[in-house]
Amino acid sequence: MIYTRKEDRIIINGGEDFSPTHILECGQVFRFKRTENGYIVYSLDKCAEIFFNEKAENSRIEIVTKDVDYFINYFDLNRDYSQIKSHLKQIKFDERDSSFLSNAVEYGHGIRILCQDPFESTISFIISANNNIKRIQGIIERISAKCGTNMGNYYAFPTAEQLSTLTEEDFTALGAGYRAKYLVKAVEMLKEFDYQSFKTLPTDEAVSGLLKIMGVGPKVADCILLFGYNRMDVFPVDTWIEKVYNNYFTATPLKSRKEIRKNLVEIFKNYSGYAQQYLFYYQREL
DNA sequence: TTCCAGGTGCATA
DNA sequence: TATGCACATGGA
Repeated sequence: MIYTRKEDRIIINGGEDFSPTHILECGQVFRFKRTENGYIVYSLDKCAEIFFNEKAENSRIEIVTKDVDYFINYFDLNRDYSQIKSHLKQIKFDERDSSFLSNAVEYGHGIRILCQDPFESTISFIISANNNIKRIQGIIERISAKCGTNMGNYYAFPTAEQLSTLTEEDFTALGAGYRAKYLVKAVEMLKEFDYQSFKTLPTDEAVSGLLKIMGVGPKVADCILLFGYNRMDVFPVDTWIEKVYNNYFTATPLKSRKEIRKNLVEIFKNYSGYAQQYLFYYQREL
């Protein structure tokens, strides 16, 4: 990725490996909004405004922010996504539709996996369970406005301390549905959580550690590791990936999500997280 | 009205 | 360990 670092902005030349639309609309992140000239994206208490011309492919993209270094890491700008994409296209994935994977990579060519905050990811993906993206965004927005720090033009994502002031009834009133009680218990546990230790833990140990959190099952644990810890050897299997697997990959569908995950990780190995996101985005847009 | 959405907790065998 | 069911909510 060719980018230029300025004091208050990051300038990106060439949009082939960086599409604000692909990155933000592909389902990995919930706190962003469209503006007249692009997007604003929020992470913890920080924000960045992205200016670009959607109609002009490969046009100049500017990311304006007070936290330049944070967002260089957030957007994973030092990684070579061209290499990732060409590697993925060589993998034999699909028994039934041999071009599905390469089509998915072509379609979502500007996706990058964001390096999000583990705590924000955990809370967000607990809310995501059996829910749709539009609603998830609304719930997170209302929770932030309810108890997150007022930053002027927006609210920061609440800290565990701030979230612990909310009751189950509060979460219900904000639209969390039956996940309200999970959130209360999860927040209580996360106040004492050692996030650092998860960075170095082997993946299976990290998964079983995360599964102890109320509201976190196998799929949400994978999402936390993928989006919150930037681990690529996990493959979150949700309803969309299940469709991909059964419709395009195998002639013998209806395997359990656990089996599907195992098969996919064996195929994609350390590229599982990337593959998952291209496939998820493509299937959803079909 | 029914189905579905980035599934999980819990009871049961 | 594996399976089946209940679970809030709102849009299609």
